[in-house]
Amino acid sequence: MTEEKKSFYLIDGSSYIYRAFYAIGRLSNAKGMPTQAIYGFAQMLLKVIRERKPDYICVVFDAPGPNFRHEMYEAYKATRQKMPEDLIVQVPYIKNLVRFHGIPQMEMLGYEADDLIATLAHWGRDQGLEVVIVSGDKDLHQLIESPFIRQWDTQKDRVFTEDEVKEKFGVEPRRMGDYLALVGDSSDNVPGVKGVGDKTAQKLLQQWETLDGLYAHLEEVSPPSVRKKLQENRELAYLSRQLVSFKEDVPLSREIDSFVAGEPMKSELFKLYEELDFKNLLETLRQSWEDFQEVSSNTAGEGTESLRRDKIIRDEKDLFRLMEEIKALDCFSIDLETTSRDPMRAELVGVALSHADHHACYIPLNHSGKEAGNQLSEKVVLKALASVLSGEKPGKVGQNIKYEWVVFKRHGIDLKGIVFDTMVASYLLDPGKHSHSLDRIAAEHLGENMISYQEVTGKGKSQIGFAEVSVDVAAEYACEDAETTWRLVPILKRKLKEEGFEDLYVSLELPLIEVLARMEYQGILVDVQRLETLSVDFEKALDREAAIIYDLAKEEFNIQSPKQLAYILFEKLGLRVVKKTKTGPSTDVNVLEELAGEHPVVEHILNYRTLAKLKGTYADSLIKLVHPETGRIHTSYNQTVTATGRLSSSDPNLQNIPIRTEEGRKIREAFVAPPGHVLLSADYSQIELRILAHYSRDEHLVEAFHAGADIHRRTAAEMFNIPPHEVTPEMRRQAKTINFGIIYGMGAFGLARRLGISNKLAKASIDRYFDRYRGVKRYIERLIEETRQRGYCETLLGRRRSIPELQSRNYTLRQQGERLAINTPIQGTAADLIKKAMIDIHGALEKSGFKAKMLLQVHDELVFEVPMKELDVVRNLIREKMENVWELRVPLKVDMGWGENWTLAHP
DNA sequence: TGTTGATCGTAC
DNA sequence: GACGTACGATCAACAT
Repeated sequence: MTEEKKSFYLIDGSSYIYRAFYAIGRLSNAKGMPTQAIYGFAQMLLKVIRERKPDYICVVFDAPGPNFRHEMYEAYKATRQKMPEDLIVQVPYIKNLVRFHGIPQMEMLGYEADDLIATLAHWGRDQGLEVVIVSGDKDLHQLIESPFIRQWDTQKDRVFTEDEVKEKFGVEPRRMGDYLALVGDSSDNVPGVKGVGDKTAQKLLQQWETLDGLYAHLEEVSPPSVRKKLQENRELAYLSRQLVSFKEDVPLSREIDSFVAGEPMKSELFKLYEELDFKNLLETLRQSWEDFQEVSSNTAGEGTESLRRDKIIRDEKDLFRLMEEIKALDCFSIDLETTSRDPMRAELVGVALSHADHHACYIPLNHSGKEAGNQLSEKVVLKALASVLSGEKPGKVGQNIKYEWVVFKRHGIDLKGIVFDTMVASYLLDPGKHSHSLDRIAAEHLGENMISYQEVTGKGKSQIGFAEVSVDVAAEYACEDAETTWRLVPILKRKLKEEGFEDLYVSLELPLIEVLARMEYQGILVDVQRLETLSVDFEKALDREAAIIYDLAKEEFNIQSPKQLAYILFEKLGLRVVKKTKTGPSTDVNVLEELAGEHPVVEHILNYRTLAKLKGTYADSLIKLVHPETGRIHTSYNQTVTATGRLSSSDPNLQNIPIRTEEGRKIREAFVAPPGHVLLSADYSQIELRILAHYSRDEHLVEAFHAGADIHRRTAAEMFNIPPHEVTPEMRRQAKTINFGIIYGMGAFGLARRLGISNKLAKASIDRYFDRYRGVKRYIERLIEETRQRGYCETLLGRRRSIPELQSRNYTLRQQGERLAINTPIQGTAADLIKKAMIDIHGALEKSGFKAKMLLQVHDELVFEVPMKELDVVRNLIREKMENVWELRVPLKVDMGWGENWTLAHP
């Protein structure tokens, strides 16, 4: 039996960095950072690992700073130092990539990668290893030594042995140095002998063996032209010879075992790929974990205990024992399995609970089919659960536990004592993330891959309801959720604390969960008949408009298709193309309004668009979402979506119900109060500008708010240098646009377009504004600088959003970063304040036993349903809580209105 | 048949 | 390229 030689792979890291950078076209992540070198490097690295499974491996990099080659040759330095800016930023990521894969890496001051590779290759050969140099560079061919040392070019997927080199260059590897000394190497700025190419060099070396041999017989060289070149460039040839030779005196004090690859750091890799937006590598990573887990569970056998111990509760004895156990605890995690993602429609299928790492229980309730076996009745389980759920103690933790709150509420249980929500915690740690789903959080913070919902229920046509899932599979899935949530709590808690988010979390976001849950559960009453009438009216109007449009266009087409519409307008009717989108000419409202005078059809298309929007997005879809039992609409408030800290609303989105046009307000009229009640709307007046005044301490702004002035009128007066009473409506309108523009970081171009004025005039207006409001100017400048330095910006209550864009070398991106840095503290602080007001108001209403209920939040507005009898008192209570929610340098002002529907309630 | 990205429009 | 934050309807292209 012959012993297989162990392999030693030496990866020429520095050359791959360059090759990947130039080989792949521009690639960047969402933040605009260039990533192509990292990507190409990762592909190469994975190829080596997967295809060759090396026993020993090392990635070798050039050390920064000069080495002997620089001293020898000035020009060498010139090209070597010029690494492009876009590549420099990628290098640290590449080194991390290698490190996270558990692969040893080396660089040594005073040496280039080639020197280390030469040293290591010979060292490895002497240790009896089969050495493979992973590189495409031909100067490394010198090291090839069959059968001990080979070279693999992964990009061309070609392996070089002595024979291959000989065939390609006409010289054996050991004479490659002589060959390169003659030919030169433009990529490394090795000069060689000018005028001697590969053919001449091959011929010369075939004849005279080596460079020394050649020069020793220089007189005999023919033709004379070549001889002349060699004569003149003798020094350059020998210099080149030295430049391409390796310095093999690298001090090595490593044991062979230090070149064994370690375990990949899964969660670090996951985070890295995520930051870089390497979608397919993320997928591959997931896949490899799954494969690994399958292999290890298949081979684990009976002797090895599985990681998770799940228990399925099927009888009362176990159930009661579990409840007793839980009662004695400090806290536990809970996760419901149901028939719907909508908590207002969900029926219970099972309950998973966990209070110890890697342990969880599953209580099946309503699994269907006779294979489901014995299940406790929903009634019994709910009753037992109520004993631990409806008290403050023990504390409850969950992933999006608002969902559980609403489902339990519908089943008669008031969930109390919410002490942690992993989704909300993850959000505070990085509100810029696009998902705070449990599987993503687990991947980030635990480096674990979870069973997906789709793996359990299937997808597409063969998808089944959760109740149809077998109890065993359901238990495994649900227990994983519950116990993963449980294990995440201490980790996230520590991170919240480290980042100083404790207060924001405990005093704001956590108490807000129940407030939002109650708002969702309460819902808002809708006059469905009214919506249906509106829908029919809109439909009729749409038909009329469509008929006119088809007539004018002399053709029927899909008006809702931008592509078909563009064809009609710009090709058939020959209208001007005002603006272009990625895919063709734009047909948006600005374009159509500009074209309105040029063809009668345009006006009708605008009408059609408006009507289609009102009918489709509002009337019809709102009707579909009215709850069959409550007759109300129960929106979902999402607490973990926006980058600034605002809430968002969905299914339906009640934060974008029309208000600006009369037609649109008809939709709003369908939101009504029940008999004996009114809808009360309370909105913060100019909250964002007040926050700007607070932060900037701008003299004029602060004074204006203290004086209770009409802020836009005041701005107009400042801008036009006239007394406020002389401000015309047009002036006020312009000032208002500028005021909003400031908050959004608008530039001259945007303002010009918005106001329909020249770029120059817009620029002058903005300059004028900052001249009048010096404090604002100073504030914005300091804010941007601070944000750039810290990498994030902060709201009044300490919420943070990281803004890496400000550190970008890309101008557009940096500009974008400036706008985010300006807008986020303002928008985010407004969000902080109204959230706190919501908590305060809810507490006050509950404490005093009012029947009034908070129903909606629309960023700066709160909508309540108030019994007529309570109106006067509750009105004052709400105003008081909102206006005094926080002490700023300017007063907060609340406008209120009430009436039987939402339109009437608007002040 | 379902998924995804682009376009459009509504709100604050 | 040019104004921040969302959600959702529809279309068109593409994957299954």
